Amino acid sequence: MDQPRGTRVRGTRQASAVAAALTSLPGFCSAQEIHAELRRRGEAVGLTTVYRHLQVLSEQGAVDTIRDPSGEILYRQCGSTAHHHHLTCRVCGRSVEVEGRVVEQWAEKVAAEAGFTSVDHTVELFGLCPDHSA
Amino acid sequence: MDQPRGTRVRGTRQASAVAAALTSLPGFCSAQEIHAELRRRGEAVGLTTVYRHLQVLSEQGAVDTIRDPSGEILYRQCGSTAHHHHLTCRVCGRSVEVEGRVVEQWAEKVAAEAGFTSVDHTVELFGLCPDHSA
DNA sequence: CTCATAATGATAATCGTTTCTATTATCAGT
DNA sequence: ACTGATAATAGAAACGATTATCATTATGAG
Repeated sequence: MDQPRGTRVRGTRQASAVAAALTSLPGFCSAQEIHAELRRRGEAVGLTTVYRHLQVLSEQGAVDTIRDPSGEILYRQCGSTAHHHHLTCRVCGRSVEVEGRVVEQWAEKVAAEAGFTSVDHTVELFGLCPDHSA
Repeated sequence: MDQPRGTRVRGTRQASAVAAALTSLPGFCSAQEIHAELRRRGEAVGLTTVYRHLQVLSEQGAVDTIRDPSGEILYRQCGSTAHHHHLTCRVCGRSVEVEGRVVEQWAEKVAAEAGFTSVDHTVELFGLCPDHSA
C-alpha cells in the first residue's frame, strides 16, 4: 500500500491527455476510439498506454465501463460516483445515467431467495436516443 | 423463408451431440468447454461446428446466452422460452432462472423518460451458489 | 442407389486486449 | 538546476475467443 520512500505515481503528458479526452467526449467510447481521437488532436499516445490508463481509471472508479453488445469495452467519465446504470445510444454512444434502487433491491431479493451470496449485477440499457430514433 | 424444394436442414450426428451436451450440462458453459466435453465423451465434433450449432440454437431461442465478466459467451439450454434473466454461480456456472417483470417495467419507464426508443436490456447476476459460498 | 448440396472441420484470419521489453521521462534528493 | 533510480511509455509480438475459408464428407430426396 505505502510507497517505498521517494517513489510515487508520476504525472505524465499521456495521463493528462487520456483524462482530457474522456472529459471532452460526451458518450461512451472504446479504447481504440479514444486512441484515434488523441491522434486526431495531435497528442501522440500509444494504444497500450491508453488501455493502461483506462484500466487504472476504472479501477479507481474515475470512469465507468460497459460492454457493448459485441463485447467491446466502452469507457466514459461519469458525474456521480454513486452506483448507477446507463442507458446508451447504439448509434452515437451518448448516454444517460439512471439510478436503479429498484433493480438493486430486486437483485438482492432474488439472490437471497436462491441462497446465493456475493452477488454482483450488470445492468445495461441500449437504445436509440431522441436524435437517432427512426 | 421457404425452402427451394428438396433442400432442407439436415439432421446430423454433430447436431445431436451438441444438443445432447447442452441438455446434460447443468450450468452455463462456453463453446470451448462444450467442445472439450464432447471430446471427453468420444464424440468427435469440430470446434467450428460447435460454434455454428450454438449460434443457430441461440437464434432459434433454444438456448440462452450470457457474457461472463471476462467477455466470454456462455450457453445454456433453458426451460422457459419466456423472457427471463439468470443468476449464475461464478465458480460452477450453475444458474437459476429468475423472472424480472420488475426490471422490464423499470427499463421501459426509464427509457421513456429519457426519450429513448428501441430499448434493449441486458441484466445478469453473478454470485456464489450455496455449494460455493465461503 | 445416386447425386446435388448441406454440413463438416482443419486451418487461417480477425479483432480487441494484454504482455514483453528496450527506451524515455519524471521527480526526490542532493 | 542536476542526476540517477525507476515509473511510464510504446511498438511489436502474443493471446484467446470467435469467424471465415474451402476442400472434403455425408445426408436424404427422388
